[in-house]
Formats: sequence, structure tokens, C-alpha cells
Amino acid sequence: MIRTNSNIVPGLKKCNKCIHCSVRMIAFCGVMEHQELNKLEVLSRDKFLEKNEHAFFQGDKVTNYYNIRKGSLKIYKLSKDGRKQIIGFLFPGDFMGMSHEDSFSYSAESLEKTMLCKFNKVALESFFIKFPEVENKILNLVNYELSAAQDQIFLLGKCSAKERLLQFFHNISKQREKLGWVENPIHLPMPRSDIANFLGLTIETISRSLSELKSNNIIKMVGTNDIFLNVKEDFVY
Amino acid sequence: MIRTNSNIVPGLKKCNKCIHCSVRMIAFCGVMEHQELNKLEVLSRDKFLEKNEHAFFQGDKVTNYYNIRKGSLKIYKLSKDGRKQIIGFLFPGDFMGMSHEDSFSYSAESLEKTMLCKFNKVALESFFIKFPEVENKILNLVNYELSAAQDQIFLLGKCSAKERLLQFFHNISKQREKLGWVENPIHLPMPRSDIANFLGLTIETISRSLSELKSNNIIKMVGTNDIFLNVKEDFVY
DNA sequence: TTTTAGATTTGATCCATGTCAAAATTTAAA
DNA sequence: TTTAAATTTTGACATGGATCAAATCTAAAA
Repeated sequence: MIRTNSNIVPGLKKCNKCIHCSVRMIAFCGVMEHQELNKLEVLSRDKFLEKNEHAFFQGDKVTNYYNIRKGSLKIYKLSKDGRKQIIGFLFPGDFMGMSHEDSFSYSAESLEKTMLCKFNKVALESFFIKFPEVENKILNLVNYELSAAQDQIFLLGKCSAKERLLQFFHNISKQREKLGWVENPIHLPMPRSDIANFLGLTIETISRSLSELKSNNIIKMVGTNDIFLNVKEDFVY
Repeated sequence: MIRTNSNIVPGLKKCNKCIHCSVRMIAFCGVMEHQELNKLEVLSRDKFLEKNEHAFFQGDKVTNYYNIRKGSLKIYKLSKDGRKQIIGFLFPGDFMGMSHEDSFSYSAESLEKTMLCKFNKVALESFFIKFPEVENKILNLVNYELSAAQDQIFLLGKCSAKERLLQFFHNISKQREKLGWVENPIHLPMPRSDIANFLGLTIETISRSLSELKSNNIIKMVGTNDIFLNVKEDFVY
């Protein structure tokens, strides 16, 4: 049996220092030198989420920012009349919680057991003033998110159901590559209903598209949530 | 006859100082004091675009950033196989050209005669280091853009053709309000084909939806490009 | 003013995806 | 293990918006 990091629970607190953090180099903390890192570390508080637990809700006042250290979340918006649209999935290394106004414009809910670094908003913003390269890195991350959102607009505006699903899988594969995880098979931490919602489709269409991709040998499934991709190019860009 | 600002062409260069700029307070320059503003002004170069002229193309190396001073642009992405998706429209006060990588992830084309302030990328980024409140303002603007992109994802994922069109009109109305222009009637600087593309629909569907909105007295049209909105609430949020 | 090319609207038909229903599978509970 | 609940898949049918075609309308050019 292969032991994964997730099994190493005892002693976690002691190994928890930023300097040993496995996602530091892809998170905003990656721009800091070791001595600066210590000053950031004292601002950080651990926050654990059970599966399907919210980090915050749309409309809540923004008091904290978060780094995702382990696990995953969905972020979604609700309209006045109760319609829900998932606008993204977040993975280790992602920064979460910034808003252009005082309150969150979306809700954030974990897809599995998840670990966050929580920073007081005011404290972290003071930190930016002392370490402008940190704010600059955050600006770069927000620009990256904006670009991802624009890609999603393309997907919803111009792609068929099968194309949306395949692109979604490729995006998860690229995310894993960025994290240094095996790119194939990819694991889907979210149910079909979340995939459908995110891609602007229904679960039935997702299921039918999956069946077609399988019978065309474009993907291979192991169980319901692990997928091998046989096509490596992402067709859109 | 009512004289609008757009008629005042002679003497423009002389009235062109940042201090007198009509969009300064909604643009990033709005955070600067007068003496700082002079230092920014020397970095700025005027750039005029005729109708349907590109400011830059997707894939070009990013060497400049832009402020829109007058007119409007569409920004769009092209896929490998030639599909095009408009991902946004830009208006006076908007900041344009930031990217998370070296090259532009979209193209920018004017919808009408347009005036830009052009800043050398390296020079403006050096300016950020001296005036961190400017970079902070840009971060806020990018967060605003991100939020707008997320709203568009909601629109494409969950709204009917008629809802998309109505929300689009409301967004333009809000934009005008922000600029201190009359909210009603709104003027559409783009052709139907651009509206259709942006909303993930066809021109025929736009035309049919328009006809329905007219016959239900939700909008009133003057010519083909000026619209009175009778409903003031934006239904989604 | 008249002509002409382009843009917009309207009509007829089609199809990709949605909706509703039921069967099969997976996961959790007893 | 067995049972029950939830999730996923498959089937039959409906529909909103796309496609193709033609008729208007608008604005620029002659």
C-alpha cells in the first residue's frame, strides 16, 4: 500500500511551518524569503473544514482572506430568485476571499475535508504595505483568475456539451500538473451535479457526454470519480 | 441643438491635462494627489483609434497598459479553430492590458472613434513601486473586472435569451450612471452581431428578444441603437 | 435625390440539450 | 452481510434557440 501525505496526521502541527509547506511555491507566499516568511506565519491561523462546510457566504462582510492548503472548494453565486451558478473550483495553492467591495460576491463551500490558512484582512493588507512584492504577486494571481473566468465565458458561449466536459477535465489535469501531482488519472472531488452546474448543463447531459467520450475511447473511467484522459492537447487555445 | 463634449475637438490638446480629465475620478489615476499626478502625466501618451481599429491582438507581447478616456472597445478571444467570443466591452475610465503572462490573452478593438492614454508597462510598474496606493487601486479594479466576469458566467449559465439582453442593457445603464451620464436612454455603440456574440446567442435571437421586450413595454427604442429602459431593477442580484 | 450594400427583422424548420420518468449503480446505514 | 438512500445512467419526449432563407430597413455612396 502506498502511503500518501494525507495519512500523516499525527505530528501535523509540528510539520506545519510555512517553510515546509508543500504548496508554498505556487501560492502567494512563494515570493517571500525565509525571514519574511516568519513574519507572515504569525498572521496565519489554521482553519479546517469538513466536507460540504462553508468558509463564508455571499453577502458576508469580508474580514479574512484564505489560502487553500489541502482539499478543494466550489465557489458559487445565488440570484435573488434562488438560481445557483458555480463560478469556480479552488485547489491547494489558490488564494480566496478578495472582493472589490466590503462583502463577498460569492459563497465558498468545501467539496471534501479541507485545510485553509486564514489571514485577518486588515493584518494582511498592512503586511502588503511592508512587502509590496506580496501585493504584486496577489495582483498576478487575481489576473490569472480573471483569465480563467474569461476562458469559462468562452466555454459557455461557444462550446458544445462534450467540448465543455473535455476542456473541464483538461483544466483539472493542468491544475494537477501545476501542483506536481500525477496528471493522469484525474480525480473528481465534486459530484456530477456540480460539474453540470459549473458547465451550464444538466446532470443527464453530463452523463450522456461521459458515455460518448468513453465509447469513443477519449477517456477511460475507474469507478465514478477517476478518469484517464487519452487526448493530451487542450483544443481551445 | 444640444452640444455634447464630443463636439469640442479644437483645443483638445490644451485641455488634455490629467487634472482636468473627465474620467480621472473613476479611473486608477483618481487615487493620486495633484503633485503625484504630474509625475504620472509625463508617462502618458495619447493614442487615437479610428472605428474598428485594434489597440492590440491576442498573443502580442504586453509592452503597454491603457486607460480608456473616450469611446469604447470590445475585447475578445479567438480559439485555435477560429471561433470568436467577446468577453467584454470597455468604456471611459476602464484600465486595459494587464495580463497574468507576457502576452495578451485577448484582442482589443474599438467600436467607435476612441481615445486612450498609453503607458509603457515597465515605466508604470516602476511607478507602482513609488506609489503603492496606485497598485492597490489597480488591484481593486482587477477584482471588479473579475466580479463582472463572474456575473457574465452566471448570465451564460443560467439566464434565458430575454434575461441576458435585459441584464446587458442594465449593465450599460449602470456604467453610464458611474460615468455621470444620463442613464436613459442608453446608446449601444456596438452592432447586433457583437451583442449576440457577447451574450452567447445569435443575431436572430437578439432581434426576436428585442421585439418581445418592445411589445411588452419593457423597453422603447429610438432608431436602432438607442434604448429607453422602463424597468429599473436589475433582477439577478 | 437615387442607388446600393450592409444591417436588421421576420418566417419556417431543425436540433442539441432540457425535462420527466424509470432503471441501474454506488454508497452509507443497519 | 443486507437494506435503504442517494447518485448516476439510460430512455422518451419537449422546447428554446440555432440555422437557413427571404423580406425590410438603414445609411453610405453615387
